[in-house]
Amino acid sequence: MIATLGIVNIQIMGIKVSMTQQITPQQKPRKERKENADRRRQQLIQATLKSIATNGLAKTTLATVANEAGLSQGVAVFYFKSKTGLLSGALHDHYAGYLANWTEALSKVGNDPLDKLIALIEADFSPKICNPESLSVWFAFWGEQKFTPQYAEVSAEFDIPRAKAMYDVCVELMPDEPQEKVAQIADWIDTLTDGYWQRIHLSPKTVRRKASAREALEMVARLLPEHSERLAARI
Amino acid sequence: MIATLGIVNIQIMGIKVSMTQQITPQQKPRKERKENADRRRQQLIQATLKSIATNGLAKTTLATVANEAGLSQGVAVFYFKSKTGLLSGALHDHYAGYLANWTEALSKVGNDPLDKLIALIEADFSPKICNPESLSVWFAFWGEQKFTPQYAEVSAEFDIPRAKAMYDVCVELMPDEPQEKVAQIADWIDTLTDGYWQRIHLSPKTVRRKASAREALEMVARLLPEHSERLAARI
DNA sequence: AAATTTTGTTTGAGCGCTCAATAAAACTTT
DNA sequence: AAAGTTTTATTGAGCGCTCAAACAAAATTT
Repeated sequence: MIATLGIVNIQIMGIKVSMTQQITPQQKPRKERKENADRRRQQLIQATLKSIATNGLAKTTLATVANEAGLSQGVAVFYFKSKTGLLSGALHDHYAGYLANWTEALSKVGNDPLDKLIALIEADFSPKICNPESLSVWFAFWGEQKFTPQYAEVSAEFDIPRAKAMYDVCVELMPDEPQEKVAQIADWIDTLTDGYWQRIHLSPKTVRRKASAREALEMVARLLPEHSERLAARI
Repeated sequence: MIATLGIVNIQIMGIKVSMTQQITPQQKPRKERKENADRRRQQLIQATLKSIATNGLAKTTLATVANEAGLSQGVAVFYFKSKTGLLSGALHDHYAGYLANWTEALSKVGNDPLDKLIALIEADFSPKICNPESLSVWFAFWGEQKFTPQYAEVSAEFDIPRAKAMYDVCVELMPDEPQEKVAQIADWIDTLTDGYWQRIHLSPKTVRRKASAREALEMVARLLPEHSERLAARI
């Protein structure tokens, strides 16, 4: 009796699709051992991020990743179908860490809008987020984002809620101001942060994390004269 | 009688140097084929920038460049020693265009410091500089900058004079302010511009050139209340 | 000015290599 | 033993780069 369940690779219009195919009526869905699989995936993603940070995206290969993880190349392809899948997974994970950082920072302060604003800003300059390795990863992906739509999708997924959080905090802080003015200020803050990230990435020796955070807060103090005293106390 | 003036190419420590050498007192201008060489180099660099803007840096190969230029791969290696040399040349050329743009903008306005400041800012948002193709090229290189020291050298070569120009203009604008305060404001302006570039690069649909230029100028108006009326008139 | 030599330019085939991906075999867990 | 996991070996495409030879222009000689 031939009762097997095989994995078949088929080429459809140039796109490789892998599907579980039933050879006999009998069903038995192929299941991976989830615990182990998740561990491996995480291990491979961490290795990928490390390789990007130390070798750059251009020189990151399945070999460098596998080597960093202490595994074989084959296992990388086994858990992520392709190199692109692995890289997208790594970018997603990197953004997830960013998201976790600012949401956690928000949750650690009370309901005071100014505290929230400061928390959001300082989260972006925290050592966990704003370090050369982490920034290298982001800029590596952003450099290729226009040519790899998958990266853009991941970016949008995480950037939108983050921008909304900043806007919401600014609304709380300036309840009587017109909506557009508030949006403008929120936008300036995030844009300035992006600029600082770029400068820290390109000139880590001259532009430093802590000084940048301070300068960003000083800028906010100028934008919000009503809160400048409280801000000055925090700077 | 041998009366010629020759152009001699000498290899000094791997760097090609061309110098005019006088063989006898008598002169006879010998143009050689330098004109052709420069034309070819320019042709190849333009093809490289185009390829980076349309294919990305990762998928830019000697083949894509040669194809774009309508030449053979061999000639690309002939004029630039290596692919890296070609890419560095392209980055240098790209920065040279940036330099030419802001210096020209400065030269077109009078001696009024505020006019100069506006000219500097608007130059960074001019269509010639601040368009998706151009930004793609920069971000492509910046993504790899930490792993290709040659790129960093080129960046520094052009970034330093640009930062100095902004600082000098700010000093003229605020002659009585302390130096560090002036430096801080100049820094904020350039950092904000970097941030806008990033946003335009990553979200060209939602973040637009002209609006960003306007917002940048509005921010400057807030930073320089003494000049806000004149700035408002320009916005 | 024609012929010849020298020098600079361009081509295209192809070498050596690296890479992602595949396949098969070996091993581990259930 | 079956299912799941991992390693090892192999494949084939594509890469940067080399090089010999063809070609073109300029310099020199005749």
